Amino acid sequence: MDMDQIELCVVCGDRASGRHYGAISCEGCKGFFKRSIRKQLGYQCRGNKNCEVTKHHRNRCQYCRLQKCLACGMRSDSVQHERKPIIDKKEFNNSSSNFSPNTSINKIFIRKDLNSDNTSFLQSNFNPCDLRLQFLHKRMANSTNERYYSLSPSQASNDDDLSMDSTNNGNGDLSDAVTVARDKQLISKALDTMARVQFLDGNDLSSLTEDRCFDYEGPLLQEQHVAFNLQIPGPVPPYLNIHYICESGSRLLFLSVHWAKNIPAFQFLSSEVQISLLRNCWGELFALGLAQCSQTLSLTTILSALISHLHASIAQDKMSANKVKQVTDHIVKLRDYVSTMNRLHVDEHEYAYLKAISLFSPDQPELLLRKQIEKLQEKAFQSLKDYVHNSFPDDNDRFPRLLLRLPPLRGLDPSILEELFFAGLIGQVQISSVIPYILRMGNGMTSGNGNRQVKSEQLEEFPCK
Amino acid sequence: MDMDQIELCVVCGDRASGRHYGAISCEGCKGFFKRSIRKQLGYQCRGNKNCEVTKHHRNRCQYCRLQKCLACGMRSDSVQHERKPIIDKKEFNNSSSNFSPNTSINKIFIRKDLNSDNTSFLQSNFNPCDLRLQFLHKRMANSTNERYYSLSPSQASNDDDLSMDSTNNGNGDLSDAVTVARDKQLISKALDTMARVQFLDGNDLSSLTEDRCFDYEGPLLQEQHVAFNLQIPGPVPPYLNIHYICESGSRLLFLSVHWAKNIPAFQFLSSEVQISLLRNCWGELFALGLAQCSQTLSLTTILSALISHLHASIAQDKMSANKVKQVTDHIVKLRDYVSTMNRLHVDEHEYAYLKAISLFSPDQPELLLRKQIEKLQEKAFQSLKDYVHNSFPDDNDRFPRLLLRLPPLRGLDPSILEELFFAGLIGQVQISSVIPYILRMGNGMTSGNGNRQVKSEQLEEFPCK
DNA sequence: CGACCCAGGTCAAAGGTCTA
DNA sequence: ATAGACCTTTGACCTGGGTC
Repeated sequence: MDMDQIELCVVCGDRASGRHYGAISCEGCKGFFKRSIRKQLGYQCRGNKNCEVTKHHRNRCQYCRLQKCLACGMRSDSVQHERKPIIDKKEFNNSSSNFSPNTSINKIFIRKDLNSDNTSFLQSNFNPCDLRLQFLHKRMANSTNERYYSLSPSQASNDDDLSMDSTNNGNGDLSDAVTVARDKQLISKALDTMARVQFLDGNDLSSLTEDRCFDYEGPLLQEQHVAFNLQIPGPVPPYLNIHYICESGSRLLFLSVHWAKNIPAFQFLSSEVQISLLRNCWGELFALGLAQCSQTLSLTTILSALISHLHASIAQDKMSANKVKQVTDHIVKLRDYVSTMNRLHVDEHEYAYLKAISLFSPDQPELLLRKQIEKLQEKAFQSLKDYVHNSFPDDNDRFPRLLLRLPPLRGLDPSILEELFFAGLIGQVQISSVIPYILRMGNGMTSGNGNRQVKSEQLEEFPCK
Repeated sequence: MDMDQIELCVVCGDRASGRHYGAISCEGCKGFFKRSIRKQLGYQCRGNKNCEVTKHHRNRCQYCRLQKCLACGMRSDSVQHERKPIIDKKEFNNSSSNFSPNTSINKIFIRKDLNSDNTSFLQSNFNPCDLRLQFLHKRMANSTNERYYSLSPSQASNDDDLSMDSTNNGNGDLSDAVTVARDKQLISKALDTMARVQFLDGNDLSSLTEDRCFDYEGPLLQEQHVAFNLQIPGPVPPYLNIHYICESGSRLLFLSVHWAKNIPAFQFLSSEVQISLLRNCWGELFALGLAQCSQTLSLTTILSALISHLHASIAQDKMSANKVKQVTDHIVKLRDYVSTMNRLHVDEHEYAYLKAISLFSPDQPELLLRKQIEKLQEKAFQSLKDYVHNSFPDDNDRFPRLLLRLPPLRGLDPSILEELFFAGLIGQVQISSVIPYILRMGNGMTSGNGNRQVKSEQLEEFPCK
């Protein structure tokens, strides 16, 4: 009767004392989890990794207990740093003598990313005149800041993606402490992930979060979600400069994100899910956008310009040979991809559906609402199928041919796209970390997303110096 | 008064170390009580059950000591369970036979699994008993040699793929001169590529090499090309070791390559093209194979084993945080991929066609005969479509659903697959450089590729030491 | 304001190890 | 194998900042 009121620890079934680190749990599991995360070191299971974790047996196997904590939703990044070090002033001053806590990281990052002499082969001295670029610029500074300093739970959802790509290994400037903190966090995230692999069978993927799975009714895309009108920065200059490329790139990125944002089914998703979908697929949307707008953008010219910059970088020995190869390959892949799409004469409806399929991709590790996303993806390919059958009744193979244009998109490395299309003006960017901000922005920032009157408003609102 | 400051054991009068099991007592009585209760066994008094229990005599009679402990207020229910998991005794005895019974299990584990100090987190000291592994091993030595020393143009086509993945930065061993030479070659290849991008419009991709484009007639796959029978190394050991994983991995790899090699349309291609197709897609074939044979392979167990090795590596600080994240993500991706395929109940025909689509992928930069490959890919998806329509006439969405299982395959990084499934036994491998050799080999090396009698022959031919 | 939540912390009393 | 000195881990209970 009223006994049921007492909540039980989801880990071991003992009496819970509240929610700790994200899971209703008892004092024991709370303390155990905290100590485990703090000490960082892994445990070993001497059994089969399926030891029982109950009130009575919970101390038999630390490994399995920790795994279960994680599997039950305890988040290692909710464990804070030890508050112990009541270090005396002398020590403190020694250890951090160079950095005042408020300013240092910012400076380090700016120094590293924005006027570096190594990272980006596209670096130039242009001042971003376009608001979008300024925005990205600022966002980058802030978000890196946040990412490294804030360990508080309120920020946790934004800190999700700490993955530094293997291409930016430039930790050189970071203080050791910051690097170590980041690494610890990366590792503890990985441990979380592993725990889930161990305890949840792949077939139960959905079991955790699928409770509130609702269906979106009605057509996935309506006529107004098909248009994708990219405004280019101006007349194409006869000799392209980097500014033009980055400007176009950022317009395309913003347009793509806002295109997604306008889809009703997308709007139904929580912002957390929206963000993870877009982080996962922005590169694909971007490449599809490049193909779709290759005429408008004069993509051939852009690629040539990128190649001559690459040439220059090689001449100046600014890049490693491996990187040269990577970048070259990507340029070729992009070129080939775009030309294949052009030969297929993919129309804007088809592009829209392809983008939708790519957007609603359930193939990412920690996705919430996976079932729902799967359904949306099915709806997307259904719609594409119907559209193709109606519009090209004679070409039976068009539909599968279009679907087969999706795999090569995954072969494009987002970090190289960043390098090619964004780094030139605003330094090393991690698009995945600006996506939340772009999503939160009004649509005005995007030039012409299909509505007629947007353009003039936007010019008023965001004058370009 | 001040005498009371030192508390005495109420049982024997020795110096107490605190309250234990309900009575102020010394370490000795505490330990004795714990052992007595745990071991359940009764003691016998050889006297009159009134033996003196003092600091000096307490060890004379266990019976009376235990009685006094209880009489003084020690409570047997304060003694907890042993904090060790219950473990299969046979296993336990076997695995720890070399160690004194006191040695902690922890140490055994560390000694056995973790004693490597080099690159791969899976490295072990097993001697590859299987011929395939020895072969790979040797091949690696040779091929790396070749790759770094031969700069002659005649080798260039085989050395196409020099890309060192950003994950294997292990240039440590190379002398500077060799590194420089390799870099120069990489860069000049890249320059060539760029030149082609500049001079050929994407629409003329085919113009260079498509002169002798011939069509392959007849069905792409016949019944005998569908079977894919993986022989596993033996009964799955209850506790997986790295040897088992690598052994299985190499069998799967060989089987996949030979599967491709047996396809008539594939045989029509020049060996150069065969090699580049397989280099491009071996990871996808491998992953599809993992999914297809996940039961036989006990893939879940394999992944768990990989995870615990990863755990161990983390504990020993052997991997960078970024790598930990990469590897973890890959394990999750594999798990998810396989579980999705299982849920779809993909049958062996479908697997065969999916593999064919992946094999005949025209989406790679420097591919010769691209047109021809495109045609073969079309044939493959045609066949899949027909097969699905005939076999699952009610499920209209099965075909597109299957096609959508292809993009996530591209998200798997071959270098991580190498790390996971091959590095453990044979060190850092680049599968792409052994592929030519596997192709050149007879089929005998592959265990059971669909024919009944192969197995015994093979056992004769390649005895396993 | 004050109740509540959930971080952090403490330390008695469990546990375990390992040599004699 | 047992004893017991010595060390680690557990978890009940407490503090404090933040929020409603």
